[in-house]
Amino acid sequence: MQDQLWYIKHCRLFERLSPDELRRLEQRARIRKFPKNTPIYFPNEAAESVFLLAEGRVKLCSYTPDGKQAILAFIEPGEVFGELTLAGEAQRDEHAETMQPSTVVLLPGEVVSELMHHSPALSLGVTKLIGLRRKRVERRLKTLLFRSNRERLLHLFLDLAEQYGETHPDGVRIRVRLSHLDLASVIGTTRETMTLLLGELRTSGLIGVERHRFVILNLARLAAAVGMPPPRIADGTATTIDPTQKTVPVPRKDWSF
Amino acid sequence: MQDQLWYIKHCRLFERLSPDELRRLEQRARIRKFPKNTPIYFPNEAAESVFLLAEGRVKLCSYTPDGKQAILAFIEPGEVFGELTLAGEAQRDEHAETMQPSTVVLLPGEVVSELMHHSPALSLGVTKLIGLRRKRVERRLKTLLFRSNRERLLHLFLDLAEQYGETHPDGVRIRVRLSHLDLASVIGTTRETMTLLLGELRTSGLIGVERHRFVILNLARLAAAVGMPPPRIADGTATTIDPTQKTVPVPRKDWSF
DNA sequence: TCGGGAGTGTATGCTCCCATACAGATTCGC
DNA sequence: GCGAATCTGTATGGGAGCATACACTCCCGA
Repeated sequence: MQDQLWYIKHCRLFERLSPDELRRLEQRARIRKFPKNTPIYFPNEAAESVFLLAEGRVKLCSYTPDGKQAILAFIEPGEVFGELTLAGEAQRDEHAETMQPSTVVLLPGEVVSELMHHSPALSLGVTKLIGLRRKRVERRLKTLLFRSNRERLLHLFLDLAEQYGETHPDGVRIRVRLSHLDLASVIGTTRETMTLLLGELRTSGLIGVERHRFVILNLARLAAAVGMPPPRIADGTATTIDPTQKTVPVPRKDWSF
Repeated sequence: MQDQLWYIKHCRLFERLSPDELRRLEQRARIRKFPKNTPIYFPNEAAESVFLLAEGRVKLCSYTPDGKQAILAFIEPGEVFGELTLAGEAQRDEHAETMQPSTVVLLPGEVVSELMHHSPALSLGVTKLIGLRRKRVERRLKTLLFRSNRERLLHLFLDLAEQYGETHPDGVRIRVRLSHLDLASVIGTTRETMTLLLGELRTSGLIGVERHRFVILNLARLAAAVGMPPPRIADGTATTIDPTQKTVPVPRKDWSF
């Protein structure tokens, strides 16, 4: 695969690197393909690399002793994951698994760290990335404590709209395909309860449900129901980075780190 | 107060700065005292400064619409907070409040950012700090999803032992004073349920309870009960930074960032 | 194309935990 | 030192949500 340079060059995080630095990074990079539903790394594994998702979809998750899956985050093409390596993390403490057949670029942590040492811009970019995600987790923590499953789900839809929302004739459509079980695994409830809750929201006209697809029919009302301001919809439609057509992916709200 | 230089110099995060850089930082720093139970900053406030807690204790928290308090973190002397300013955070999104009469050093974000630009070591230190705390929040998220209040509390005690534990004739003592309401606000339950749970743990011989003080009588058994390895006890006893006696505070596990 | 697995819809008893209420104990502020 | 506020302990009804069970649909892969 010769395209790994292309993927790296078009990642916002590495944009400010000089051609020379890019080449150094590219030389040490490796590209790998993973089938659907396949682990990329495990907890307690040495955190040696940083990952850049080129194609497909990945989830970061962990498992409870009785086998339930807690989803920490979804990763889309153009996004970096496993970046805590750069903050001195020695071992992973979550699972990374593909949800679709995926292509991943592996960047050795030491190489990126070395580049950060000489590039304040890259260094700041990494700090911002880690900080942005921390903020996201903290916000999620707040929306879980003391809240009923119904409220949790409403908050989740707000987050999904902000991160993956696109405009749609009926309202705001969530760009990613998610099963009831997926949603349940994000807010920490059971699949059955999720089905029930989704039924309620549909009946009350807040959302439209097709198989694996959700449309928020009235974002303002949904936001008001949990006392939050409605989020902005960034509306990045094309997300797949496709080197054959050499289009720059539309930057999304989080800058496609 | 002329001692702010002393506080800054003895904070692990700024240790690697040159005398000249330290002086520049010190010149722009301001020191403030806050009484007990007093807000330091609010959500939506402009995130202009980074804070260094010199004395006292601070909690970071947010409130649900019905007035319940969710505690995100406790801050001890020698620790930095509000550091997301350095990752480009524009506005706070949590409350910071004193739990004890406290002394705080305010460092303008722009000054620290400027220093980071020229000091890779400081830059890395900030990234590690933000990353460490992110890891902590993510771990907490995992221990909240799908778990009963009892399990949440056991996990909480493990965390407390790791962060604030000190050896004690009967086991591991939690160094900080916490009310039942405080604990409830961390795991997202009610004060009454917390009282009940603590009673159960005491009866089953896992913990010893005095007013506001907790001793874990059998850390290994407690850890085993939730399927975790028992944490290491770092045992940093003296935590107050007292410029009058000019002692370096004992470094704790998290390096007293 | 056909079979199996994954996803969805629905019902039911039961358990955990919340809301509410109240009383005694302790500590803090004045 | 005294009153008030906070903290702790306990009881009770009711409700949210879990575990379990089962039928049906849709999709994917062989």
